[in-house]
Amino acid sequence: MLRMTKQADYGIVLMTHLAARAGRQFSAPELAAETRIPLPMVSKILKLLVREDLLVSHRGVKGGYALARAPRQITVADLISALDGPIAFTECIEDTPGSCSQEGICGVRDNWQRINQAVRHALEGITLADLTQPLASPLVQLGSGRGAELRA
Amino acid sequence: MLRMTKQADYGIVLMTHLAARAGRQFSAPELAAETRIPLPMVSKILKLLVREDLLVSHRGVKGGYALARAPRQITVADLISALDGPIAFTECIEDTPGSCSQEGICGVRDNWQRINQAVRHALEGITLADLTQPLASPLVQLGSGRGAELRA
DNA sequence: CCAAAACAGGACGGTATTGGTCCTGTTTTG
DNA sequence: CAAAACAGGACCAATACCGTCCTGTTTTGG
Repeated sequence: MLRMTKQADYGIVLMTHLAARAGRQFSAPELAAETRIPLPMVSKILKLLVREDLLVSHRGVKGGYALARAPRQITVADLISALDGPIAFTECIEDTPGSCSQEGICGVRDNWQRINQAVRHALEGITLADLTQPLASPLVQLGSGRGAELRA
Repeated sequence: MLRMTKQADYGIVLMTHLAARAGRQFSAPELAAETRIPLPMVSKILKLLVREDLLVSHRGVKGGYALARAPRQITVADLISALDGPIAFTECIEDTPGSCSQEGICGVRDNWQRINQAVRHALEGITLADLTQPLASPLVQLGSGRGAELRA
């Protein structure tokens, strides 16, 4: 179905929530309550985001999580790759050179990168700051970016 | 891992193959041999593409498949939605209004559409014609430039 | 100094989707 | 009328994902 996992989905909701109230620190239970996402999931996701340096955490009774950078410095691409792994639509990533049965003949392989880049680029163009803005801003064109230039 | 299914993957390979030799007609066994994709899969995929009007088929002994339109008129988005269903990263498609537990509070929902559109738009910008071209179109530079800027 | 609250880091199972095969038609060529 | 190829499903095995739980470790406050 070509959709991202629920982890990333939830992750974006949580981060957007944090971005909208930036500065403050939120505990996992707090966030779970406010977003209606099951606590264990919230916990799991936040831990991952800390490991990827997108959140900072404070332990202890009054502990919690806060954004590691300004909302404008965190892209949707960052979140998705942190939670779902590298953004690679195709399996055709040339790490393991024997993995592709096509090898010599394929001829599409270079173009695979084109697709991956297009998507990655689209997702890099959307920041948390964008997601906290109510609606319909001129930023949208920026986000889709590449296409504009294509058609222009 | 945020990747498309193998069906779509294979589908793009097959269609690119056809686009590169446009005009001619290919049988499923032929395509299977040339792309090294297992025949049953090839068959299954081509049938789906016919149903979505991206291919036309001829039955009978000398039957086969051919593109339904010019390569430039078929986008990667077309292929993916034909094989993997509608391009919707999030489950948050408002067909069924009760499906989202957030409903009132969410506040991200509008922005979901923003992400979906960005990706859809990126994929609509790539046609089969692009994929048959060897390499290095103006698209590529754009991709690298922007990511660097964001991380800096 | 100890108890409670919160983060850290895994392990674990049920479920749904996907990848892939196969089978039974129907159409066309020669 | 036989063979080759498309049409349209049903079907199973493997995988990945969703969600939970358990056992630490750190910090606050009485």
